Amino acid sequence: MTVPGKTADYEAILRDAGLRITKPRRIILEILHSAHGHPDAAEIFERAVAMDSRISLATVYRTMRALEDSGAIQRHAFGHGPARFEQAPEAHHDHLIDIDTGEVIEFASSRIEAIQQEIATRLGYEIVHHRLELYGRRIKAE
Amino acid sequence: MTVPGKTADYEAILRDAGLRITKPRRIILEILHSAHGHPDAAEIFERAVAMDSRISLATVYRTMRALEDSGAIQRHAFGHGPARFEQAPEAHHDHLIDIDTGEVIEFASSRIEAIQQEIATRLGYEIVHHRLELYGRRIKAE
DNA sequence: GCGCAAATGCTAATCGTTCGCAAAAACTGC
DNA sequence: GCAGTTTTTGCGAACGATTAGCATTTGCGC
Repeated sequence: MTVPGKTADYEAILRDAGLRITKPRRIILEILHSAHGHPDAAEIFERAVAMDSRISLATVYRTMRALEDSGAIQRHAFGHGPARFEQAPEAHHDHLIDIDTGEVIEFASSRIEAIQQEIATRLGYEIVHHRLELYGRRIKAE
Repeated sequence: MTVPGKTADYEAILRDAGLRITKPRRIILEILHSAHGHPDAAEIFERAVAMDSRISLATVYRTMRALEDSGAIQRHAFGHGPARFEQAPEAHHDHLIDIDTGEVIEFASSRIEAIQQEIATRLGYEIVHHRLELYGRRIKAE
């Protein structure tokens, strides 16, 4: 489903963000790119150490913040617990969180996006980004 | 704009939540009820101390969690920074956050709510609650 | 390669939040 | 209104997540 990772991609992302291309950053971007879920910093750190044992947790956090500032990744705070990250998607999508299992399902709705635009405009704002989270429970099929 | 606070209201909220009616809790509920913005725990604590100097920060946190669990208040994590709280509104509403000033504007859209329902149903879920945040920048009127 | 700014790895510090426990306050049945 | 039981409180210490400080290493333009 995800595009196979190419080193060049990560370099472009970093360059666009005005950041130097370093080994830790390439590794972190690769992890984010190939990650299926929405990992938190500790998980990213763990996987990063597996690829290069010299990487530090501080670098993970610094990189996450730099990439977040540049818009390359998104940070989420689902419920309580640590922040979780995902690579900024081409097409925006939102999240449905299963409150029993914690599973995160992605979805998109252009209709909702359109209404958001409308509301923001009416309030005198332009939307820079947004976040929609549905917290739900699986309906038993019986 | 807000209904004048009546002690009896808070007692009902606490009773419904299965909590004992104590002075700190009454004070905290009163603060939340009369608060205009979306205060964080430190702000609530500060105002609470002004009303009763013996209240502790731990009690604020404990009360917030208890009330959140019972659904009497809502907790938000706008951007980075500490969690912010508001009394659970009668009618659900969402938030538009001014990314320059941090100002939070409330709005509601039944159309969006309806689409959310539809999406959740299609995915096999029932929505327990949701959160929609627009992060925007004021459009200059020129 | 050389030099300098930027990034890293440590570790210590900070922030927000929760915990443990003894003392105090609320509810209960009398 | 009182004794007993349970919950809540206040305090401070502990915790988890995140950031800061600083010496060392690295990336990158020349």
